[in-house]
Amino acid sequence: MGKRERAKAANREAILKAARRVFAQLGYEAATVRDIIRGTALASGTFYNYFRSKEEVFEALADDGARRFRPILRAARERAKDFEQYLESALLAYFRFVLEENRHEGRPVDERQPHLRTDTPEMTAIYEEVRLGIEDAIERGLAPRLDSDYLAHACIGLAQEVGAAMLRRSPPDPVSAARFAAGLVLKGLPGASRKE
Amino acid sequence: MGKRERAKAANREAILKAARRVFAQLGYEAATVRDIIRGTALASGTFYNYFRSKEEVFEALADDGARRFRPILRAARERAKDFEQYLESALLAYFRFVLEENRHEGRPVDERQPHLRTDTPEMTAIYEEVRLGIEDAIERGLAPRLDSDYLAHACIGLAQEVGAAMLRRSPPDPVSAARFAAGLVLKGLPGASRKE
DNA sequence: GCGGAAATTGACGGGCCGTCACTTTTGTGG
DNA sequence: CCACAAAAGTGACGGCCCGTCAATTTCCGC
Repeated sequence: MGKRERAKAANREAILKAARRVFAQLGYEAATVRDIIRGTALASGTFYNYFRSKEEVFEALADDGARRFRPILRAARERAKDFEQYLESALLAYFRFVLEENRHEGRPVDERQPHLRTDTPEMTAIYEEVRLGIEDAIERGLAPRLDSDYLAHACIGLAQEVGAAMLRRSPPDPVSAARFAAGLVLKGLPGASRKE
Repeated sequence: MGKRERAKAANREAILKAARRVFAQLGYEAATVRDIIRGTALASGTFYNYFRSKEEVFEALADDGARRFRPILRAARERAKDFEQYLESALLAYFRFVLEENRHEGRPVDERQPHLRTDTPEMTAIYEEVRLGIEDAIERGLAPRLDSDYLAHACIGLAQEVGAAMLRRSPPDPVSAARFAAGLVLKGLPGASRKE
């Protein structure tokens, strides 16, 4: 690989790395493009060779996260024998993922990001993956015939909020969060009850 | 009421009104304090007699929404005979509320707001109201003993996402959305199935 | 090496931010 | 009715960030 190409990849990576740090420290809203490039050895103009805006940097970071998470989700879908197992492992994987992604220091989680939008490309991909898992299950007769669009959104919203609630506990426990969420979706309130 | 006091209330209202329009037209991120005051007859400095920032204006708008919605929620709780009824009417009220709040023209809903944060005062109040409803039901033996914190967050996340999905349909149907959501929470997948 | 494409640089015009000295408006007591 | 102080409004200002771009440096192919 030529020097040119290597430098380009390194610069891009440097910007993303600095952005992660800056978002965590200042919060997404307060952060500026200047803050980010000051966290690198690059000049201000160079930033714009790589990204058009702070928003685009955030999207790249989110894309990155989604790109790492989607295969996990897909694997869960392919590995699962039934819908119950799929849901449980998918939710557990998600809660472990968010826990891992937030092991860093800095501002409260809620301020690091513009709250998760559902309409960015990478979120759409996750949504599609979830809906696919649901339709799969319906076709195979493992789940009742229902509105897979609503259900996918319901699962995502539920997972996001329960995940955030989990992060606020100490220690956060992905296993019990997943048990709760999966139980709720599968059997409703009775399924979400505390097993004591 | 003196002229002074009246003008103050009117100015504040003018700013909020302009902000609503500007957020809807330009999207929250793109909107600036200047855009907002340009939408009023006031001078730029005057803005800062009323709010410290764009964020604070948004919070005032959100507060406003929460203040109008919370009583509805509370009424649903007090009126309901059992938990099932409470959930259904609360969800239906919420979906009707978001539908009503988004009857205006402008940018896609997702861009009007920094995605709803769970940690602002007014959202905390809503959360508390929801959790209270749940604990109420548990105490009265209408719902099984479960993690009311997780359940409250789960319901809120679920409602938010299903609500957003509903808005994207034409025509949006709060009744079927509420039936879906309530069925899901109460009985899990079987409860969310399409009744055809 | 050498010539040109590609990438980097930082200064620049433009806009928004929040402040503040100044003006205008309002309420009050004589 | 007026004078006067307090309250509110005004818009110009210094400071910062934005995105651009002409000049410069770095790299690659010949």
